[in-house]
Amino acid sequence: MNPPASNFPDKLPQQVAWRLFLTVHALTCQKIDEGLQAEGCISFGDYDVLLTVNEATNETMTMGELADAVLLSKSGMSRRAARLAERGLLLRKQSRSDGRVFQVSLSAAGRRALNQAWKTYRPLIEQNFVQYLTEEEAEQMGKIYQRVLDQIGGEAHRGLLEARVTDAPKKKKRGGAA
Amino acid sequence: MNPPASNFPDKLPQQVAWRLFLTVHALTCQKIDEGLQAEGCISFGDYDVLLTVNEATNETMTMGELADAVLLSKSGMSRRAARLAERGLLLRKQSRSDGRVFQVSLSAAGRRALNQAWKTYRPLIEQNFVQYLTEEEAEQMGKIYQRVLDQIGGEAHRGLLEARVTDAPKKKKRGGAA
DNA sequence: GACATTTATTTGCATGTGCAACTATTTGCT
DNA sequence: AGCAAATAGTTGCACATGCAAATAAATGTC
Repeated sequence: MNPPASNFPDKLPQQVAWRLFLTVHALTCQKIDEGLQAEGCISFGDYDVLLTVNEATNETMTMGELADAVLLSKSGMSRRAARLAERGLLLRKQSRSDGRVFQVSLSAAGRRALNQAWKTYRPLIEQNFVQYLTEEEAEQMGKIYQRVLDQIGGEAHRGLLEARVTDAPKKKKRGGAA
Repeated sequence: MNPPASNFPDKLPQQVAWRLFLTVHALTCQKIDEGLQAEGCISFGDYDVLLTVNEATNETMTMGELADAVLLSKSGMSRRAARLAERGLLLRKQSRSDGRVFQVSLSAAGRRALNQAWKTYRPLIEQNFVQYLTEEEAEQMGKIYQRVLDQIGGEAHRGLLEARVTDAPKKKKRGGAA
C-alpha cells in the first residue's frame, strides 16, 4: 500500500548490532526467567540481588549501594529487599555507627537459594547464550562490554568481575523505562 | 568477615560476557530512556512498537504479531496499543475478513513522532553504545547475535533486519521477568 | 444449520516499579 | 548546645505488566 516503507534506522553495522543486542537480551532473559521459575528457583531479579550482596566485600552492602549496583531505584530496592527479608533470604541490620544505614547480608537460606539457583541458571545461560559463542568471541565481547562499562558505568560498576570495592561515595538517581 | 567469599559464577569467559552483557544492557537502556524523556520524545518501549509497525510488510500488523515482535504479553500489548491509539499515534481497525483481528498501523502523527524520536535516539545510541565499537567489532557482534537469534528467536524475529515477513502462523505465550 | 472448539483480543486482579513526599539520623555552622 | 542542611531509607500513589478469565468471532463436526 506504500512506497519503500521503512528506512528509519540507517542500518549501519553499529545500529544493527544495537538492535540485535536489544532483541537478544529480551529473548534470553525471558527464557531464562521462565526456566528459573519452572524449577522453583528465585527470580532472575532476586538472583541478581543476592549474588551482588554475596560478592560484596565482607559480603555486606548498604541499601543504597545495592540499589546502585543492581540498577534499581531506592524505593524499588527497598521493597525488593523487604520481600527477600520476609522470605528469610536476606538480613538487614541497622548500622550502629550510623543509624540511617542498613547493612544487608545473606542469610544461610539466602546462600542456599543462591547456590541452588545457580545449578539451574548456569545451564540456562549455556543453552540460551553461551553455547553460541566461541571462547574467543566471548573474550572479545567481554572486552568490548568492559570498555563500554568503564565509560558509562558509575562507581558501582567499575570493578565488576575484578574486585568489587563497595565504597563509592556519591551517586544519585535512577531512570525508569516505559 | 569470611574466607574467599564469592565464587558463584565460575567466571569462564562466556559467563563473564553474559554478566557484562546484562549490565551494559541495563545501563545503556536506562540512559537512553532518560535521554528520550528529557527531549520529550516517545518512550523507548513505544519507539520499539512504532518502529516495528513501520517496518512491517504493508506497514501493518495484527495485535498478536506485534506482541510477539516486541516481546510483550498480549495483554501488555493490548494496553500499550490502546494508549498509543488514544494519543493518536497508532490506528487500530478491525479486519473485515476476520472480525477477531485488529490491524494496527501508524497514523501520520505516529510517523512524525517516530521520525522525531529517531533524531534524539540516534545520538543516544551513538553516545552510549555505538561509539565504543569499531565497525569491525559491530559487524562481528551483529553476526554473533544474529546467530543466537536464529536459534532461540521465534518466527517473529527470524527476518529481523533482513526483510520482515509478518505471516508466521503459530505462536503462544510470553514469559515475564521479576 | 446448531454447537463445541479454537483463535484474537481485551479486561480483572495482583504485583513490581519509579517519583515525590515523608521520616529518621547525622553533619555542619554558629 | 541549637538548628539548618544533607543523607539513608521507607511509604503513598500512579502506572505498566503478566496471568487467568472473559468476550467475540471463526471453524469444524454432526
